[in-house]
Amino acid sequence: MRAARILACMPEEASPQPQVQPQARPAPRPQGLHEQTVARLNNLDAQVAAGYEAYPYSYPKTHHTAQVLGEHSGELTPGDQWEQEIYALAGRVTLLRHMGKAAFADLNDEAGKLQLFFSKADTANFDPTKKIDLGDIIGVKGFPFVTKTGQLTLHVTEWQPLVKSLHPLPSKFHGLQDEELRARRRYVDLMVNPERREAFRTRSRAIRFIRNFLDTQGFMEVEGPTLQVVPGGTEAKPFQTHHNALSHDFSLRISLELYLKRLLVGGFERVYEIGRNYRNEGIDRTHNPEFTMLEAYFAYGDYNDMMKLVETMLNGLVKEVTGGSEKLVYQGKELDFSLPFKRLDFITALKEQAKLEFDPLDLAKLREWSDQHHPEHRKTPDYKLLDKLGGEYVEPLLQHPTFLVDMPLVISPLVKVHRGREGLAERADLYVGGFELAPIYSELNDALDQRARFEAQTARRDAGDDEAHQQDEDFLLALEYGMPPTAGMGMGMDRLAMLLTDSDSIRDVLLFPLLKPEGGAGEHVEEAES
RNA sequence: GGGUUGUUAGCUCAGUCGGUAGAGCAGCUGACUUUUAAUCAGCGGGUCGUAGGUUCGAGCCCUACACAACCCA
Repeated sequence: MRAARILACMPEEASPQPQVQPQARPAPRPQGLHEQTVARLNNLDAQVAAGYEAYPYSYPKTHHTAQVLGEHSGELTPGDQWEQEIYALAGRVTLLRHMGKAAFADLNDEAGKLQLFFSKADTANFDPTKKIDLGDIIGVKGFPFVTKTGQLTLHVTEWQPLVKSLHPLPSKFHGLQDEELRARRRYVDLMVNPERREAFRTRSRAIRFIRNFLDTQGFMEVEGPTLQVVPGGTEAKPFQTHHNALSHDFSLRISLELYLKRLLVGGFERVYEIGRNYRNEGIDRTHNPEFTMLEAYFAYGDYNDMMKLVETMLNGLVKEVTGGSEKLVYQGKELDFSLPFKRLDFITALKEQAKLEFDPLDLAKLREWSDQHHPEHRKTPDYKLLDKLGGEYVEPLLQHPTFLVDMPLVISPLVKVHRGREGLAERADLYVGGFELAPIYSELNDALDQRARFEAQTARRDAGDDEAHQQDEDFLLALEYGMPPTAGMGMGMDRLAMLLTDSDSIRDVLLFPLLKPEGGAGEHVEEAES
């Protein structure tokens, strides 16, 4: 799809330019510039002296590099040339080899890379090409030919600088290695690392697929509020902020759930939101304080129905991203997304894996056993113990997509009690590659039960657990009007992107992960000038 | 929160026993009309993360701090 994009709408000639332009010459230079920046500004001055505009307003680009390559993808015979095929390309110069009266360059654009050939004999304004710096963006016009080593190359007949890059590119051989700089100056990372660009393209494609899929299933995309009085829907510490005109404190949302459920009360039967959540917690390989969630709810279904929807969606997504395969390689392991996904009973799995000789739901016995075998969990409250032990004994085994079905009620305060098994909730967590990707629920719609559960949470909160749910009276009022039986799910889009791009860190799938600011304001100024 | 490692030129990295700063790429000057990380000759470029301390002398040793990467909770 990338190669097929043709900029046919662009005019062949640039629109008429006024005679005198304020941008024709570069702005005055500040003091104290770095040697390499000065050299580049000097080169820019030389290009302006040769008659070029310093910062032109547009360029009539007709193609991408990949399209030129695509047109001549067959056998290439050295010496072939197609003088009637004129292409106008634009992009960043990443390599430049001058040889007296000729020069070769690599031109990078969004879709790929193409070699350029300049010649004193038939390239207009050849001499100013010596003032091109690596990293500059230029526009070129020319025809394709094949070099004597068999490489398709654009023979440039006309060219012009489009913008001067004032900083040198990272090492052309090693690229940008420093993990911090790659995240902090993502634009440089993207510039020199095409694989990185590809990963973000995959992420975008995945989210678009999900939108299309849900739309065809009759869902409506909605947007809930990110500023909330009572941040709810999960257990997490919120970010606090303040609205001046209302003179009231608000929190940034930690989940999408409670507002989507209000919409089901209101009569929308199938809704979803793909949106940013904010949790005031630590940063590690799988956590960033702001991250993107998908939550989807549909009326008149339960968690079994939602499992079917989710596995169908992910199966289609994997086929879309891999180009037809149901298998995905993640961190060296091949994961099988063929239907149906495996269902594994949580309590049975925990009992087997931990070799328990009693019902794990007997919390007194579990506590006794845990204190004996896992003294490190002595401080873990009873209601979190099942979850902890599950995380240790069961979750790492779940590499292929697996629904861990019927989870403990105590960790699921917004979920219906299991219709047949005491102590459990109708909750199924989808695990892929050893980590939780998507919890799925039969949503609690008994308003009185919900109130009781909130009150239990409040008790925990009063006991010092500041991650426990806060009671949301407005949400309870909505439930009291009646929410239909509802199936719900949430899915971390960042973790999904990690799976699809074989990334081992969330930072690799976030364009701009949260980082500590570098130094103070003074250092920033110095930074910008260096 | 804890541990380990790191921070030296624009980038990637060396730096011996504590003796006063190095390479490749990038930059500048020159040569070169089919190169592929072009090549060749010459030249410039450093607050060694920050602040203290030890020492005749610190990139190196000590302390604190900042930032980061990895691991653990």
